[in-house]
Amino acid sequence: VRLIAVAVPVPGLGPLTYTVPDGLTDPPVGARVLVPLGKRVVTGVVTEIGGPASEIGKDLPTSDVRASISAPKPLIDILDGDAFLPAPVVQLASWVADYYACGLGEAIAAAMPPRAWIESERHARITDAGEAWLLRERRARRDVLQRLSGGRVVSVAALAKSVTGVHAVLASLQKDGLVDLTQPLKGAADASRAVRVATLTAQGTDDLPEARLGARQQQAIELLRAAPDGITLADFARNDIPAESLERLAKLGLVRIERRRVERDPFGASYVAQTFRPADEPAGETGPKACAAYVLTSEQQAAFETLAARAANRAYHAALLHGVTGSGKTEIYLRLARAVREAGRSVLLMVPEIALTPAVAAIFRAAFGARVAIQHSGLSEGERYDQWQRIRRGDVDVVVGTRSAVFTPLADLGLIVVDEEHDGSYKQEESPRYHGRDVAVVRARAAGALVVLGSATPSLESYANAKAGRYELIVLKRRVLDRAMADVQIVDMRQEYATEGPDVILSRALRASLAARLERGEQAMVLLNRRGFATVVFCRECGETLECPNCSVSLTVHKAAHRARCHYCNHSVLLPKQCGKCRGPFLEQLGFGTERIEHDLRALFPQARVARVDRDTMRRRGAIDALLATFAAGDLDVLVGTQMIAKGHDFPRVTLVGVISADVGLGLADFRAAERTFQLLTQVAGRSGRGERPGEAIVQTLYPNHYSIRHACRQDYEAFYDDELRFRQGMRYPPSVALINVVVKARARAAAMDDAGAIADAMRNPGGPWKVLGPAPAPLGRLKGEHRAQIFIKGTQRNAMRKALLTVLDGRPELKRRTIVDVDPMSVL
DNA sequence: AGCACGCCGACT
DNA sequence: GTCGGCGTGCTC
Repeated sequence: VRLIAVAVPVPGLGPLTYTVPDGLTDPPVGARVLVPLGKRVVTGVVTEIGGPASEIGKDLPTSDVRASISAPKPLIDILDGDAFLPAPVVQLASWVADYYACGLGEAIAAAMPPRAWIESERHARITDAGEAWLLRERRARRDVLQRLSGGRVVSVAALAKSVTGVHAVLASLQKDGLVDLTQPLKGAADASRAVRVATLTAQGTDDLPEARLGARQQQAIELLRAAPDGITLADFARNDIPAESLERLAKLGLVRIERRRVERDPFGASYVAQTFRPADEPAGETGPKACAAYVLTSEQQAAFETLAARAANRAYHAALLHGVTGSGKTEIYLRLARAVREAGRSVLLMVPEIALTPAVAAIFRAAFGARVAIQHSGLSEGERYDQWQRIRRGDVDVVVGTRSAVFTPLADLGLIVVDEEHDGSYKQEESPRYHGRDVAVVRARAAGALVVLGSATPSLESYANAKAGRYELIVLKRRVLDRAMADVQIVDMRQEYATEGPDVILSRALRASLAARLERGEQAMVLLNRRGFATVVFCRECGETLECPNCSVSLTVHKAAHRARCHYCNHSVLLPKQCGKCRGPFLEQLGFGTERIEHDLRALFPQARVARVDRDTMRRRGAIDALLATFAAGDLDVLVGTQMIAKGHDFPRVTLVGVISADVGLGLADFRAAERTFQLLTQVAGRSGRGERPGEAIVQTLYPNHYSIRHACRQDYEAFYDDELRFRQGMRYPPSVALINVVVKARARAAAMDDAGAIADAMRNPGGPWKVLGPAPAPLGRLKGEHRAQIFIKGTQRNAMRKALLTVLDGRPELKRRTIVDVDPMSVL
């Protein structure tokens, strides 16, 4: 018997073994197969192939009892003759499943394009006997038969929503021959989009029986004469020529209508490319075309030459490119990409969030044209599917994408660039909880490629790796055109409160600077990393605060919506007029967010054109692009926003950046709080003064002496790294140790603590080369109605820690499904 | 995940 | 007495 290992879409489950039935040839690794799984038929991906002599069956049940009930089943069908996922991507996904302790199917799913999974859907239909017998039945059996009466085919899933326990009822009805159950597959193996295109036939070109044609039809012929490639019926419809006109012409033999496969082009409607200059390119140049003429600084040139030499070796090499904001990293990426492409290998450029950093994507698109594909979550399913297919076919040799693009099916990768490698969005906060940057390094190693991690504020992990010699460190100390860094002024808000009163939000210094900018017609950005109008609603009579019923946080006031909303589960209530507890009418709002800043700025500067960018105002797709384009064009004076405005774009007219509460986040019980604050402040200060005029930044804080704020204001990365590393070593946090965070969810607080405690105990006894901390209630002790407790496992041997943890969890299957395992967590909230 | 089994509280 | 809630187990 020939056996294969298959990854199936089941959380936490390893590969399953199936047999290949006689008459089918072995599918290759990476091919999709349809396999039976319990009562269902699902799509799986072949991860290993082997004959009876191979090791492949070693995970099969060994005990006689188990073997008798679950011998390998034969697969049902093979969907792809060739590998759907390239074998190296299957290997990479296997590594992810292992390292991040998730199911193989989850890791494989992360590498798959949308619409690639086909599953069976269970359908039920009443039989003639069922119709005849209906009235003699009672209760649930009658209810189900009644719903099926009339002969329509109904999906069991839909039925299950309105009838509980429908599965058992259907099974018994089927046994009695009253219903038929079928399992048709839903979805198609190929999710391409086809359009109908009309072209002229030879007859239509030459002899026209003009007299017999209507005006619309004649117009259609005219249009087609000018378009030898044809015109889609949708385009005709837009010009008021209905499809029927073309169909009639086709009947006359004048026009041919064919179905053509088309690509959904994510660049189609993008105006980003024309609007923005790349963040790292100097003002004065006008877009990607200028690249050829652009002369590298000596620093850039040296960095480029070093990296190009590494790429030419065609062997794994990792480099950390530490360049201050505005030092021209993008230009180096671009030239490296060009060199690697010319050497015949392909290039992957990873960016944190394309919606926020369109410039880098745009410059690559401009430089490499149709050989570039783009992959990110902002695309529609269809667009993503088509882009993925282009890459898989080899029509593309440069891919620009977000973290999931690390699994892109490019062949023969020669270069992976991870831009802004420190960015938290590279870490996926749901299973598989992988870090795109770290997976990129693993992929580069397997592919024999150069991987370049770029940042102005490298993560502690990457910088430590560079210092340890695992990555080559390349530094760009100077900005292009020798432009000065922004002048940063710290405002101590404790002093401001002492002289201006406790309600002050915008300091005197910031107000004065804003007024000066408005007078001079320059632009300003104001950053506060917190949404909403007020952070707390508080009763002055009884002290009660308005809290989320599902989560352990207070509700944030959103004034425009007249609601108070939870930022974790989105629960919201109308703003109350009186206290829910004592009925007192004296409700006070404390704290502030971006909505309040916008409100205050409008009041303070009524003539200024102010706009706000945060998740509340930018819900629509493309809204942020449009607003940032307006700002770039100079049609706004002040942009208020959360960290969404801190990244990517380059606005040369901005000469002032104000940071309202630089210490938001420092209060959080998260070991990365200082690092995140340093990164945000450095990035935002880098936003100011990117044009001809020098920039200024004003940073308001309650902790002017905190090292993350002090070093960010001086843009002194080295000093920050030293202080932060000392803190991490003292507290035994990454990168000085490996960390695994285990969160257990339960309905009751005590149950969560007990269950987490059981895991902690099992990890301590007999223990190993690691330390276990906890259990403790998670910082967000209650989230979406569930209580959460967590433990930390710290040590230097990540593999041993993970293996021991999985052994513990496998012994408690009922606990495992309520447990989140986060290896190398970004955030421990 | 999805499906089934099995065991306790509220209805005919 | 049955119905149906969800806690637990399993998927080659």
